[in-house]
Amino acid sequence: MPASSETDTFGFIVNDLSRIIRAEMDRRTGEAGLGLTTGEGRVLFNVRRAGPIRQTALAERLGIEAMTLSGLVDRLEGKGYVARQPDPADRRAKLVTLTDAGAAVVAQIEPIAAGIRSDAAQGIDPDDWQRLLVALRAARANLLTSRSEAQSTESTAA
Amino acid sequence: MPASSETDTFGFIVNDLSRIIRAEMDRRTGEAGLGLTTGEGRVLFNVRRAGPIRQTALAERLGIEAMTLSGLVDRLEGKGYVARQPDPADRRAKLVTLTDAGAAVVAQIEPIAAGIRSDAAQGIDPDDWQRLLVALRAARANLLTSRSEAQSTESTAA
DNA sequence: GCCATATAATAAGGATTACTTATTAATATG
DNA sequence: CATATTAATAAGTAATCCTTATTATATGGC
Repeated sequence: MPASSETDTFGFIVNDLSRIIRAEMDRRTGEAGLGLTTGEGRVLFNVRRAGPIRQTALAERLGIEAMTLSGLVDRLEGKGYVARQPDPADRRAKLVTLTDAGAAVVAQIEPIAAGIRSDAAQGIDPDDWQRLLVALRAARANLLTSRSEAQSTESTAA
Repeated sequence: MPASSETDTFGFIVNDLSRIIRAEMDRRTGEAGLGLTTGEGRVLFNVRRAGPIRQTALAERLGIEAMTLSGLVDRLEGKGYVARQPDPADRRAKLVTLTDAGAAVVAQIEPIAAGIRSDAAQGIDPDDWQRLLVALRAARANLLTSRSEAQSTESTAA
């Protein structure tokens, strides 16, 4: 991939990185015998972190629609990595929980993700890397803000 | 999106940003009456930059498979933004060129992309932003290297 | 010259991510 | 108690990207 002006700006680079990281994750987890997509991995990590959690809340955490999550949970449930349990507080809701098998898989994925991360950071000053993460989080927060502003003015205008 | 340890590392953030930027691009280009997907946009920018170019070379530039590009070019050709011309040097090959309409669309997209970029960079020190870009390009180069190394050892081992 | 091999593009088909709209069931509110 | 809201999902769509196989053309070795 060439480093030229307008075709190598922030958006392009981020898009490239996202595709490359996804492909690397697929490749390395595949080699390790773990058939897991990036989306499924994201769900597992977040379920582990956020404990038994309602699908709505989990979708919000992931920044995806409830319906999109529904399909991901279907697949993960089929693989035996998560379970849907009734929410005692609300009979409509289901709590997504990590199974033992799911926890084991997350533990296996963790070092793979860390490996990709350290490959990516190779040769970059650790302080620079920390600043990079801070700036990226700030950029994400900025874009989320401008998106929600656009949504609110839209609903005000319409 | 919460800022917690293992669920907010480099890969997760990059993935988030990629999704958010794509959604913002879709939204803003849609508002401007330009029905263009991110993939199509990438192709247009690269065709403008790399002039009449063979599909194989263009796919390589974009880091996607020739077949994937074929579909994108189909759609762009349908919209009248690019044309396939025979390569005088090789009758199998086709040169993808930007039409006048395509050039006009790229010119319209450019400020939209710049707007997203400036929204993202809001409140971040310009020097930090420059360092961010340098570090991101380095990370991308690192990952591309580790990928090609993995491919070569794979073929050696097998 | 001629055959084997390699290359350029594409046809065909599949997986994943993610969306929207509408439905069902259950809960909350006025 | 009727209405509105919420949780999950069914159904259908679209984009991106992949793999494998096919067709046409080039090219290098004999």
